[in-house]
Amino acid sequence: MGSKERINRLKEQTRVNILDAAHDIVKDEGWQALSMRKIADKIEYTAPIIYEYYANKEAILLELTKKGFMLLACRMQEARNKHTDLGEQLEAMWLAYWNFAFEEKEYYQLMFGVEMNCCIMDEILPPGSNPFDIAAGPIAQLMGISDPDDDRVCTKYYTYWSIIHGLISINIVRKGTSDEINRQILKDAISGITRSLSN
Amino acid sequence: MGSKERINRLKEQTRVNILDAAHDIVKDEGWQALSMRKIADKIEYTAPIIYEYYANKEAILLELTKKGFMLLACRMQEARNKHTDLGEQLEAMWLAYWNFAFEEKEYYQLMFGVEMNCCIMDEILPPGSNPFDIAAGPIAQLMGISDPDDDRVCTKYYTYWSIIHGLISINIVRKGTSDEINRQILKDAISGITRSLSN
DNA sequence: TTACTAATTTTACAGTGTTAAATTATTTAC
DNA sequence: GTAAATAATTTAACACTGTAAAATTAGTAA
Repeated sequence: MGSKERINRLKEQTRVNILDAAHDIVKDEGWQALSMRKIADKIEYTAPIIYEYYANKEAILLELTKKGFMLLACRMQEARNKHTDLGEQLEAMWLAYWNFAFEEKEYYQLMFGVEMNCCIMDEILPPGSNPFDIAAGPIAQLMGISDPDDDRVCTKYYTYWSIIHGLISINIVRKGTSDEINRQILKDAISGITRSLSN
Repeated sequence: MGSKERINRLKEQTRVNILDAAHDIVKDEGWQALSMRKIADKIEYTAPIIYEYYANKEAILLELTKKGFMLLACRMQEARNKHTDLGEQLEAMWLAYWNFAFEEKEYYQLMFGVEMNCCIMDEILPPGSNPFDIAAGPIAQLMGISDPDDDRVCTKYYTYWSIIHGLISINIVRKGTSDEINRQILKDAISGITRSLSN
């Protein structure tokens, strides 16, 4: 009666095979190309058996999200444990986070939904209509730089943009966080960066 | 022969009607629910005529993205023109950006792809596995606060997270920006926030 | 009224996620 | 070993999706 266990092991195996197949497809063709039938093809079954293992497509995505968060947690803890100084711990952790986002890009996209259609916008939009063109002027002036396309201006612009876009992302998703706190973070961050421009 | 013009005007009208219908559907049911047939229903036509006005669904999305960027540009310029002081200009502009993201949430989601599946994660993930749990400890210690769930710790955590997530988002999308510059921004930002913890 | 052109719809195709029924394979009981 | 019962897997089907070609209707010009 050990066959029962062997079969259970096999079932557990196809459970992870499904996840792996999904991950592979996404790595090759992107999230949009992921379909139940493609997963089935990859694990050499037909589509309906997937529903024996996962309730639906969303459940698969959720499982992958979970896996992604666990992986990220590992990397961050690993990085933290390499240092004793608190400041160094923080820097190492955030660097690990950063690296995870690019090394496991597919996971990060799933976890935080980074797709964006703003890539080609620069060419399509009328000149002066994208946020950069509008903000770069004042930033350059404050820095005492004449050319708004100077790298130092770009850097500062992206610093602004990052924190604001990041905050917005959190807020659109995690509606829990109090609006008052966020406005405070935003104002602090903006004035902080703005102050740093004059140095 | 003025009927030619009237007809052209009508055609132009249904062109915007299509865009408006799409926007309405998204506002009611989200981006995922947007379909050609639903748009057609709303403008009281059948689906194929939409292709007389837009090449495909993506073209509609692109047009809406464009519209979103123009709207954002207006709001930012409006805000800037209300001030003469450069610092105030910047703050007003970014605040306008912030407000746009929430007032025109659908546009912002389309422009910057903020969907995210990390909402429910807190409950599903094993305790201590999400980035907050990992980072909050050192942050609290550095701030001399014993409770990692203290609001002040949260605020600082989100400041970190915002800028890092924002930077990653840009980098995943705009592969143009040099990696060296970004690492510099990241390190600067992290050490800047870290320094501010001790105050 | 007839011929032609433009506008619109019907039909169709290939794809999606998902469910129910039919089929095949495997295990159990005799 | 054969028959019955159960599990594993597939086929068929449904309601969608975006999109293209063909058929139809409406409107204009001769």
